[in-house]
Amino acid sequence: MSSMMNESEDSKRSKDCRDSPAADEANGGEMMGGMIPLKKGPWTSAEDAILIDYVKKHGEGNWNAVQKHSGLFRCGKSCRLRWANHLRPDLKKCAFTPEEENRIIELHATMGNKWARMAAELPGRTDNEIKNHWNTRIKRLQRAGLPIYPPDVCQQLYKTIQDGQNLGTLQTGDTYDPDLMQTDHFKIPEVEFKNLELSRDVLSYSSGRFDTSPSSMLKQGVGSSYGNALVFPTIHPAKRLKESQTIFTGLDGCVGRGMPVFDQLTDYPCGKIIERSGLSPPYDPDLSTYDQPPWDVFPGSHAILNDNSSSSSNGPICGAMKLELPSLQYSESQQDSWGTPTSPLPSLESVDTLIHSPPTEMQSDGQSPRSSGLLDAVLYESRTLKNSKKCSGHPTSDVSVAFVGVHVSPLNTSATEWEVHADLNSPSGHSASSLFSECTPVSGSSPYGRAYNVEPEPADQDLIPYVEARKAPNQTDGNRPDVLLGSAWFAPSNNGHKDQFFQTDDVVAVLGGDQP
DNA sequence: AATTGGCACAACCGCTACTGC
DNA sequence: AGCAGTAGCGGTTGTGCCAAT
Repeated sequence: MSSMMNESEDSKRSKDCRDSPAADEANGGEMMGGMIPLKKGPWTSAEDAILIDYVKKHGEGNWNAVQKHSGLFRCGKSCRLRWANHLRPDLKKCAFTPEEENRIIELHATMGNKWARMAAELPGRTDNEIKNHWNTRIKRLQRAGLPIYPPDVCQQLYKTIQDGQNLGTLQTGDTYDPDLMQTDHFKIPEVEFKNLELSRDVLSYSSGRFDTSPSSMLKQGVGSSYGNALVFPTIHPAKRLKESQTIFTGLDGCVGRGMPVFDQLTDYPCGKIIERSGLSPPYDPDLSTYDQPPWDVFPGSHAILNDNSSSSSNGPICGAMKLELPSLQYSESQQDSWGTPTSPLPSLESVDTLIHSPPTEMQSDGQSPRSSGLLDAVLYESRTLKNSKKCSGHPTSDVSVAFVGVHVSPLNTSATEWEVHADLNSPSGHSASSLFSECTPVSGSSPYGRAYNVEPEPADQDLIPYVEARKAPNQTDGNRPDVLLGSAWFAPSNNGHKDQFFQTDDVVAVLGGDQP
C-alpha cells in the first residue's frame, strides 16, 4: 500500500479494468482509454517474466503502474491477481495436504466464505486457490448428498462454543459488535417439534459422542454470556454489521451455537469424506493433529453466524439466503409459481427457493443476500416452523405457503402431514433445504408440497455406502431431507430423555421468549 | 478415434474498503 | 465531507485436461 499512491499519473491513465472502454474482442484485450489495448485471458510466460521483473524492481503495489513501467498490456488488477495467485515466491505449488484440507474445513466452518482470511491462515495458499478447492469439494459433497461439514468439525465447533460459554469469555481476539446480537425474533413453538421425531438409531450416533440435542444445546445459550458473545471474524466491522445486523437482531446467539451441529453429527460419513480427501479419519476430536487449535479462534463461526457476504451482495442476512455454492445456482425458470421444481431433479437451490420471503420483520429490504452459514438455515428453519404453527392454527400467521405432507419422522410417520402456509421464501434462500444441502443427503419427497426426487448422486463410488447407510434408519423415507431434518435436528420428545431432546419451552426460552 | 461431460484451475467482474487529497 | 484512486475480496465465468462413453 505504501507505493499505492505514488503514481498518480498512472491512475489517471488506467483505472480499473472494468472502466476500460469496449473490449477488443478480436485480440482478447481492451482499449485502455481508447488507446492502449489491454490483454485479457491467460498469462504467458513472457508476461509472467515481465511482471516478476517489475515486482523485483519496484515491489508490490501500485499495480496500475505496471503497464507503464513494464510494458505489460494488462490492467493493474490483473497484474495484482497474477502476482498474488501465481507468481509470488512464497506460494506453494503443490496440492493441498491433508492437513491443509482439514484446516480449510475448519476455517470454513468458522468463517465461511472468507477466502482471504482463510488464505491468511494457510501460508503459501491463495484465496482463489482455497475458494476453488472448496467449491469443488462442495460440489462433490453435494452430488453425493453429503453434508459439507464433517461431524467432527461440528463437534469441535460445539465444544469450542461450549467452552466459551463455560468460560464466559471470548476465546478469540476477534471483535464483535454487540449490536449484532440483539434479537427477540426467534422462537419455536412446541407444535413445530411434535412431528419432528427423531430416529433413535440416527440419534444414537451423535448422542454417543456428546450431547447434541437441540435442547441441551439451546439451553446452553440461556443466560450464557456466550450468546451475546458470538464472535465475528475480523472482517471489517462495518461489513460485519452490514451483513449481520438484521439476522442477529433479536438473536440471542444460542441458535447459532448449537443448531448447526446437529445434523452434522448424526450421520456424517466422516471417514469416507476424510479418506477421499486424503485426510486422516477420523478428525481428531481433540485437535491434537491440527497445526493449531482450530477453534480457539472460533467462535463467530462464520458458517454459523452466516457471514455470507459477498462484498457485492451485502444485503441483510435475512433476505433470501443462498447457499454458498456458486456452482449450484438455478434460475427461477426451473420452478413453477410455487417454486416447485419443474425439473425432475430439482436442485437444492431450487428447493431453497421454495421458501419465500420471511415475514417482514426479518426482511428489511427484500434483497436476497447469500448465505454461507448454517445458522441462517437454522434460524430460518426455526422461523418457518414457527410460522407453520401460526398458520396451522394460529391466527397470527403471516405466512401463506403450503407446506404439505412433510413426513418427518421415521418413528412418527403419521404425525407430519402439516400444512405450513408459510411464506416460504427463505430469508436468504437458505432454508432447511439449503441446510440439507450442507448437512444431509439430497433426496426424497419434497416437504414443500410437491414430490421431488433428488436422489443422492454418489459421483464417487466410495460414497455410495454412506449414502445408502443414511437411508438405512428409515427405508421408507430415511433419505428424505425432511426426515433428516427431523431426525438430525430435532430429537424426539417422547423418549423420556428430556435432557437429550428438544423441549419446546427450552427453545422458546432460548430463542428469546414467545411472541404473540 | 471421436465425442461428451465433469473437474480443476485461472482469470475476470462487480463491488467495497481504505487512503489521500 | 466528498471525491478519486487503489487494493482487496468474493462470486462468476472461461478454459484446458481427462476420463467415460
